[in-house]
Amino acid sequence: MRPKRPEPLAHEPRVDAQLRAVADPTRRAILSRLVNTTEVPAGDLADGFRMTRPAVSRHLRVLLEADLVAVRTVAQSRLYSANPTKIQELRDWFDNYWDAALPRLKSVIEKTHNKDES
Amino acid sequence: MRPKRPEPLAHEPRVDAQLRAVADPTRRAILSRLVNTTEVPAGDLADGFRMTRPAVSRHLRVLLEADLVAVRTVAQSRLYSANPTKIQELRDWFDNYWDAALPRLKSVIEKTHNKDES
DNA sequence: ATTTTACGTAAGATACTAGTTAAATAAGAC
DNA sequence: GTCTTATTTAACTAGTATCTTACGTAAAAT
Repeated sequence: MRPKRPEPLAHEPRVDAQLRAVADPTRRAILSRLVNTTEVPAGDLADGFRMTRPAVSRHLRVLLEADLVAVRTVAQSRLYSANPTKIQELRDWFDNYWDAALPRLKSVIEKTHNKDES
Repeated sequence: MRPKRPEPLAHEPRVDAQLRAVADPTRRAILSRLVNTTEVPAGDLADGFRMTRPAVSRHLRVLLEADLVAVRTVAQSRLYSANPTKIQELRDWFDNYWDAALPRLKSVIEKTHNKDES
């Protein structure tokens, strides 16, 4: 039996993009705001940050491409909003991701909690 | 009232690092394996991938710095394992992150589900 | 002592990221 | 039609990420 050649990685580009998007503090701030309000024009969002509009615009594009937000054009304005369905999908994915390990994780956590704190 | 100057971003460098770590498919594969087994030597992990050992070693360092895994040196071997406590913390963070918005998200999701699919 | 085994670190190529300023687009207001 | 407003795209720079190959280190085996 030859040394088994590794299989290619299971790739989940959507999840990659979403997690990368959420890993950035600026984008998390944008998301937080969108998720707590309704539609917000790009300019209003940009005013909330210490960077130029084009920079914020790029972050918005990343969020869009990750499908975490949506846009709607009204006159000259671009109104951004959270994409609840996809956000929920991501939450579910994230939760499920670790589930295979949950029993083990849990037992180890209980053990450490009974002793002291990590 | 002057145009309110934006506040600096609330930064959570730990979470940033952890999410960035998990955003990479190679690192997710490593994590999956660690979380499902117990300790695994670096070499065994590397054999599972189509990249060189140093490359895997770097991924392991990223996971280490994110505190998602731990190492233990035994003879020449470096035995990696998942860090259940920190993983659980991340899960909790991720779940909480969206919670402020949950009611809104939920209602919108229900609405869209009653109609059709996104 | 030398060699082998199991790793990591260093150096370097290349590609992506995140920001900037300046130019382009596109709709409303005059 | 020209000007203004709202925003993205383009071109560029600086920094970071992810690979590779080559070298270094440290313990075990001989």
